[in-house]
Amino acid sequence: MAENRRRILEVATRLFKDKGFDAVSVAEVMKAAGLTHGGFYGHFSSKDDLVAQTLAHALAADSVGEGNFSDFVRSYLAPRHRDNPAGGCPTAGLAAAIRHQTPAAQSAMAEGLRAQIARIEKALPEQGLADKRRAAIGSWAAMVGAVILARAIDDPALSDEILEQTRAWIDTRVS
Amino acid sequence: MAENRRRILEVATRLFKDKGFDAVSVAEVMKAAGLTHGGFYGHFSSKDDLVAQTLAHALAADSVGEGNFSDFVRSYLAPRHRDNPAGGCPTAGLAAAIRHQTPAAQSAMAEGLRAQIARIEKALPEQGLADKRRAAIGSWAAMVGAVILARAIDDPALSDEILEQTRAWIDTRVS
DNA sequence: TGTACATCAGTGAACGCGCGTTCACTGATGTAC
DNA sequence: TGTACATCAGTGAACGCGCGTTCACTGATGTAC
Repeated sequence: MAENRRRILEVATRLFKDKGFDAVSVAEVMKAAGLTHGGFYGHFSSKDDLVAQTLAHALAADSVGEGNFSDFVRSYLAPRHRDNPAGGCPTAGLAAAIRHQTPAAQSAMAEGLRAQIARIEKALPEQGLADKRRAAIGSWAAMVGAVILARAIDDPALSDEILEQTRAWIDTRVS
Repeated sequence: MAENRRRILEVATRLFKDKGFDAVSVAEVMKAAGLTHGGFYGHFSSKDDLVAQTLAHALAADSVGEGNFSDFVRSYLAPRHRDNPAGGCPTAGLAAAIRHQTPAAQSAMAEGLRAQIARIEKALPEQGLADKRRAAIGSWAAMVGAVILARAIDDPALSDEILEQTRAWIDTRVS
């Protein structure tokens, strides 16, 4: 049963990131996990509960950002990441929708955001930054915003430019 | 009839920004405009059509960003703006959801984004910036990202800090 | 000026559909003897 | 080793509900004579 629960959270993470909370039904998640929809309530008390637990699971598993900071920014602001929401960053894919979810989901997001800021602070180069926390928060906001904007438009040239200019803007100020 | 159509777009803009495209029904929009739901299809061909036209309307009306750039950043990254999605920036409120909408909506977003980047380029201070377009795109991504993150969490102190640190990060590099 | 009629924006009941959720049931598993 | 039974994760039909959309109708407006 624990194994099935883990698989439900895994497929829910991908589906929610890909299509959004509202567009994914409980039955769709269960089918993707190889089960039928009726058994869902043996694992979770409601769809809202699944959303909150999936968020906590996805943000905890997201160890992205450790290692060289410039490399992290480059891979984050890459067309490959923009074009793969299902496998990409849960913050970029889900953050804007959390405002409409339960307090439990918002709390999971706050915890995930704290952890991500701390990770970036650690990854920032040692010297040349008066305020690491400021640089961590500013960079992360720009990265998340750029991916969201790049995904929202149907003009590939402008979308590429958003990613590349944001990457350069962050990079020249932080490394 | 043109007057009613304008009012429908007006109330739809506020409702969509406040609650999201999916959570607002056609009947709710029409009721807020003082009409009944049946008449909706005399004005729009579908809810998708309303979404696309509302986006174009909202982004065109959004002349935010003209004037002093630092003042614009300060008011954009203010708690008052974060706490008022219904009356606030349509990009911060809707951009992330546009990925799941029709090509017409994505096209309206691309057009709105182009206009916003151009506005910011104009508003940036004359001297001291090697690449105005890069600063405009980087700043805008950070502003949109910061408001989205600040709205997604239930920790007021961290939310305030996201706004303020992002403001300072942009400000010290652009003015 | 007054009457008959065409127009058409708006009304509201009704539709089919998919959703979240419930619940009586199944059938594999493991324990008791 | 073999049989009876308890457990309980998972099944699938069914529910009530709200949604987007349709459509026959209404009633105010303005034109024709």
